Amino acid sequence: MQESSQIHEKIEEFRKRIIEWYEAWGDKHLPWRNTSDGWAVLVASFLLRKTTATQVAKIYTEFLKRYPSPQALLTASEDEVRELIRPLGIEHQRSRHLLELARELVERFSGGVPCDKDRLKELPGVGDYIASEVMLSACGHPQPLLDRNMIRVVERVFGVRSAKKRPHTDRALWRFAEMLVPQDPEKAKKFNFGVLDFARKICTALDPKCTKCPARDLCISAKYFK
DNA sequence: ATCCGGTGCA
DNA sequence: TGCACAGGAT
Repeated sequence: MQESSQIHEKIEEFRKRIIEWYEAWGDKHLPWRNTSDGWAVLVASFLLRKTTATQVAKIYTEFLKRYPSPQALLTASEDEVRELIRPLGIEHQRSRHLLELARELVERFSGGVPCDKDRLKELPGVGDYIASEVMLSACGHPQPLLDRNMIRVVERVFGVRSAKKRPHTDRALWRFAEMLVPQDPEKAKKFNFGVLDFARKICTALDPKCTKCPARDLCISAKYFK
């Protein structure tokens, strides 16, 4: 009972620290964070896969300008799409997936994007993470963005280590992450985006900047770093 | 379990 | 020069 209330206190405090940090230091201006358009969110997710946000920011606006809808993308050739996203890498696979996605959206949803996690996951190139991002950003439905960043933060701060080789497929880790996300949709976004930025700038994979960490006193692993 | 991949940073 | 990057498909 006492342990349970302590963990909830810690979670509440962690949320507060992350959201405050995000307000002060986060990249709130990133274009895909200021839209609730499902297509725009999906495009961002596909481009961001295994790719840094800074790189994606360079071509994202141009991509949406050329292809503002799934229908618009279908009028393009795969070569044309591949050329645009080449600087991001994985361009062959990604251009193919983007076109397949657009085709499915047009055929099955008249070019719209469903606010249903299971249906989203049936779309080509959409797994747990991207489905969650659409639900969070386009549908106002709080979900964790459990990517490599959040996994790293959760493992370090709360000491929950996944036994799985690929933690992003770990159901237990997803459930823990779901517990962290605030129920209020706006706070949920700030928290998730905050964790991503915090992970990228402070809680880095190599050489984390613990001296600048807003949650150092809450972190189980801080003592292992300098 | 493996692959995709160019870019940016230490 | 090596490593990590808003994962998912095969």
